[in-house]
Amino acid sequence: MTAKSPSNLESLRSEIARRYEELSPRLKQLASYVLDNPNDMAFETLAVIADRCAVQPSTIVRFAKVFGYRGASQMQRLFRDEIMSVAPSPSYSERIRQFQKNSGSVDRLSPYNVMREFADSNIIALEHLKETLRKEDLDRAIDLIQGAHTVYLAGVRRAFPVASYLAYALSHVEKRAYLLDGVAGMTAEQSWMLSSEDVVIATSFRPYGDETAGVVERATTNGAAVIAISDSHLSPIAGKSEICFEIKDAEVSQFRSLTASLCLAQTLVISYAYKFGLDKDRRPGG
Amino acid sequence: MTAKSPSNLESLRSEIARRYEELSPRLKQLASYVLDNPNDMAFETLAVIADRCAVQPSTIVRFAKVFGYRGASQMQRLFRDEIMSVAPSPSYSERIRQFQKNSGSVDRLSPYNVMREFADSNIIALEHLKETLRKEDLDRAIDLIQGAHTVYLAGVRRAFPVASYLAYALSHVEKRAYLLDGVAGMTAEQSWMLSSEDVVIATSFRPYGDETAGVVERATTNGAAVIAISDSHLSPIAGKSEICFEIKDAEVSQFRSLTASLCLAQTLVISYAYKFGLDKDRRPGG
DNA sequence: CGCAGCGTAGAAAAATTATTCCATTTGATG
DNA sequence: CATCAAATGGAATAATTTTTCTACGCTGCG
Repeated sequence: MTAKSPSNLESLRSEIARRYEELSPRLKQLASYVLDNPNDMAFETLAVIADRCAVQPSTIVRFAKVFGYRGASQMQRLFRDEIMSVAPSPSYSERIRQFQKNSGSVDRLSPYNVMREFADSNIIALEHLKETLRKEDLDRAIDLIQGAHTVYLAGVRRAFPVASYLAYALSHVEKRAYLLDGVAGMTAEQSWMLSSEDVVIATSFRPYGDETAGVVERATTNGAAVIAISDSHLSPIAGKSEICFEIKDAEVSQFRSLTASLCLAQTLVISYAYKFGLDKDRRPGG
Repeated sequence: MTAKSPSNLESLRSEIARRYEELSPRLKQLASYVLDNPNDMAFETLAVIADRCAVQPSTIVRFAKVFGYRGASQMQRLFRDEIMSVAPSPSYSERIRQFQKNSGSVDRLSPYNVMREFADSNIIALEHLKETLRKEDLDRAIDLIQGAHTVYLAGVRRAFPVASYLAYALSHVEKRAYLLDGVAGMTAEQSWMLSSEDVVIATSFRPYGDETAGVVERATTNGAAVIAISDSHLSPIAGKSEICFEIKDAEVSQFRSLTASLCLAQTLVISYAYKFGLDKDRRPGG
């Protein structure tokens, strides 16, 4: 039983996180439930909470004591207070006033609102992807990947996360994947390896990078097939590719997202894994 | 004891209002308190409520019976349920499970359907992000970034795209950013540079990489602040961080997405740019 | 003025809920 | 493999909370 007990939910949460590793198994189990279900902690009785996370009621009391409280009840108070302060529903008039304050002089540029705008834009982009992505393109792409000896991934700057993600994910579904990362300025040397047995997945967005275009060039010369992920069928890499996925990613004040592109990347990898019967256990766990 | 009891807060409120005049003095007194202080009704014990409106506990029981309930406890449940449904409960896993159950067994594994499932899951994840991301955390994170001499980015495997994206984007809004990429096995050497003037943004998801944990360890030793992006407040990097963003990314058949994490990354970068007045033209065009 | 009927306060009883305690299990260590 | 400390489950107990019950007081009316 230690000293001071956290006196607000926020500090309790971080205290739980900080000391998580030193907790016993049952207390860990409870800890993660506590962090995930604050509502239950606020409203339910110990018996109910205990039942929901498969623990004895006494365990909850012990947990509370470990964090410096006299008992579970005292700890519960924190959760209730938190909800009290967050859910300001003292009365209708009060609530309305609160609401108007929030939506009134909204600072569109506040971080919170920026986040909301991004999230909304990304959602729209995903819906667009659902509508426009062509079944046949997907099928062909997956067959190409399947047939390849090695899949090479190309992409620089904003496209680099897409390429690196594909490299990571493909390896995890047991597809030979090689990221053309250009370390030590060896892009040319790396792409020299491309052969007609291989496939390149090249990702490139405006302003299109020369490096990626170069890789595609080399791929065509060497007879490797190219799958392009780009923002336009008119991009330099689109013309030379077997398949070109045109992805319209979200944009907030000239700042583009990668959501839709990554969603496509995931789809390619997982579909490949499904189609060619990868052992379930070997799939990437995250 | 009358007939049916109102089964939601709204109808109880109007029922109280409707019958207000015919109530006895004490019950009137209680009635107005009930309408004005729903929070108390939800959280406090009868003794406390009774005390606050100068009434006997038994009066509350009588009140409840007048409105058709078996006892005061039953009536209290209404108030709790109301708060539960209004307060954003982190029922993310619940929602995902619901969603996946809905997607029928009809050829679920065709690439096209995989794509749709990914897109939908990502949309849910983004909506969850909107609900749970805390304003204050964002603000604090952006201040930390602003105050830093250099921002270091750590993240391996699945988290690597997030780290590399942040490095790219921060550079484009003119923030000194350094990606701890571990090329040539120099992670330790790279993180040696960290000083108390710097900030580390560490991204790590289960199964947590040792490398990232090591960087965080070194950061704390050297006095650098840590901003964590992780899937749990209980992850090894969460405990040592100033701020921990808990991101629940989409998951389709054990395969996790990065959508929500990247959305957060974008938000951090763009909000930073807005807040500290970057020249519009210099923003990344995509 | 006295009696009936409702409303109320407060104490007592019942029910529920939280906490303690101890026997048993688990896991680590020599 | 024995031993010990820590952790755990679960029943026993304690505390709290809700509900019931009864006696009292007020009000209106004969």
